[in-house]
Amino acid sequence: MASRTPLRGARNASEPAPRTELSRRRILDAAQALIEREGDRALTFRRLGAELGVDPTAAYRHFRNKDDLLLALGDRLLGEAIDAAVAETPGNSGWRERMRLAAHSIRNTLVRHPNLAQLISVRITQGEHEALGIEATLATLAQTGLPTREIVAIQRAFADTVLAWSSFSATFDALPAEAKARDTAAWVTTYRTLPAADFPHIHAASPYLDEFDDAFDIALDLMFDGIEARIAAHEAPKAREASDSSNASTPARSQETE
Amino acid sequence: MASRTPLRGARNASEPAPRTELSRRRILDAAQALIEREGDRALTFRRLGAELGVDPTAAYRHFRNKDDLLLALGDRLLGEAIDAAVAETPGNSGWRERMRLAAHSIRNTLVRHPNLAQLISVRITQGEHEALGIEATLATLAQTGLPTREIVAIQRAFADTVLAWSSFSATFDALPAEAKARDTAAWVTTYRTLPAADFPHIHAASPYLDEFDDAFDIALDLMFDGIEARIAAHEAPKAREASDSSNASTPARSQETE
DNA sequence: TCAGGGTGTCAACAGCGTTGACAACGCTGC
DNA sequence: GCAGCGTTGTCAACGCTGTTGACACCCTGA
Repeated sequence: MASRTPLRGARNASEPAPRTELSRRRILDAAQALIEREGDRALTFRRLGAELGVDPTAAYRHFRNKDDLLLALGDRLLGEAIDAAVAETPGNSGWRERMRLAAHSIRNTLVRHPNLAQLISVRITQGEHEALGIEATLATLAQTGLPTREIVAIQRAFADTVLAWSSFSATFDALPAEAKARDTAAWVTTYRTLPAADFPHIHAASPYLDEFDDAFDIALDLMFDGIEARIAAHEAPKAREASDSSNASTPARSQETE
Repeated sequence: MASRTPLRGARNASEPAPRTELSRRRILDAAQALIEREGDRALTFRRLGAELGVDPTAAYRHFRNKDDLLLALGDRLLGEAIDAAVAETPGNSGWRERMRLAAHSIRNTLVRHPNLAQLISVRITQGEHEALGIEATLATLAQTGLPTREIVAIQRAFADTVLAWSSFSATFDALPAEAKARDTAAWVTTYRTLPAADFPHIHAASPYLDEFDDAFDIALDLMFDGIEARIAAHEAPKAREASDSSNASTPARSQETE
């Protein structure tokens, strides 16, 4: 509707002839607006062309194919997520709180763009934003005093877990409302009524089954507790050589020094 | 090709008239075979019809639409994954090893069916297989001696984390080989060459960056360490009331008794 | 025997990603 | 100034997709 339809030789002399109407930037803006407004399913070349007032195939001059376009979109979104995480995290908090906030910030951003989330989460963009995010995480983890190699391992596990969970949450959140409600209610309806004889543990657990509607925080807390256990195990030999005799339940793993 | 093309009234009297050629069962078998053989992209109604020697739209008599068919396929696959996990886990091992094996078993099954994985992982099937899996996990966790409510929380976090990671791994594994290789190499090429002045922590970490190609085990170990820390914290008050004075680094959370 | 419901067939629709030929335009070297 | 060239937008078309409605067949139950 906003296009100057035929325009053949009928150029209006007052306009300075906008030769390059399109650009990767403009196309990405339009694509993002389209997704934001009508959902990820609406992102087609034909819809994109209409949004830009341009022929649907014009975008092929700037992106090799749809995957190329999606990847560029993902790059931009991942940058936004990491920037938000870095910006929202207060500088004076401990590593645990900082990482918790960063994890939630990234997940929130990805949940806002469900279909893109799974495409992005799995790719390594090699962009500047990503490097900044890794640098910030490593810096935060350096507070723990753990050896560098172990910190790198933890960073990888943490980052991938957050991305996996973000994509997971985004997919669930994008389910049709009906399916989502049915799945959530299943904990109450289905599992609470299973025969106690065949499922004794589920039966014993039934009073608590529907208490935990978002396990993300629990999973994060478990990982953080694991990190703290490693810190304790790492600091213990420094404080005193051998104090306790019971070593059966020390949570330290045996693979970190080789 | 395999269809008895026109057949009008020309029925062969020796055949007992296979009235009901199709069934949900047969269609699902064919769909699974198709995916197994040619990948998830090949699952279209037209291909499915050819596979069954039947008109493409015949499947619509048994499934409302493609999503309905995919969901049924997912239900079956999730059952397969949980069954495999239960079967592969030796009965005489401790909770940590049992849960590690179960996690890997489920992930392996889902990685074998990448496109279905993300559809399945997020849905609660409410089927028998799922209940058996939950029951088995709760039974395993009961070994830890933790209070039931905490065990339920851990089960939820563990199950969802495994599903999220499985879908994550499946999506990555399904990437075109070229993209996968490029992403994996990024740790060496991109991050190792970042300026040390701007990225001091990445620079310090660079010797270890490419050592961890699969962070799933690290993430699992972190969670398991967290569980062990909670076990230790739960057992400590029983053994001795107050022995140590340094309580600054105890990994116990404060939310489990209320 | 005959109505009815379930099942497979067929033609068609709208929409998708993608391609190739073509036309308009700006830039560069003479 | 202008010819040539590369870039960009246009247009028509291809082959594919999921899905629908009318139709024909056949088994079952009354």
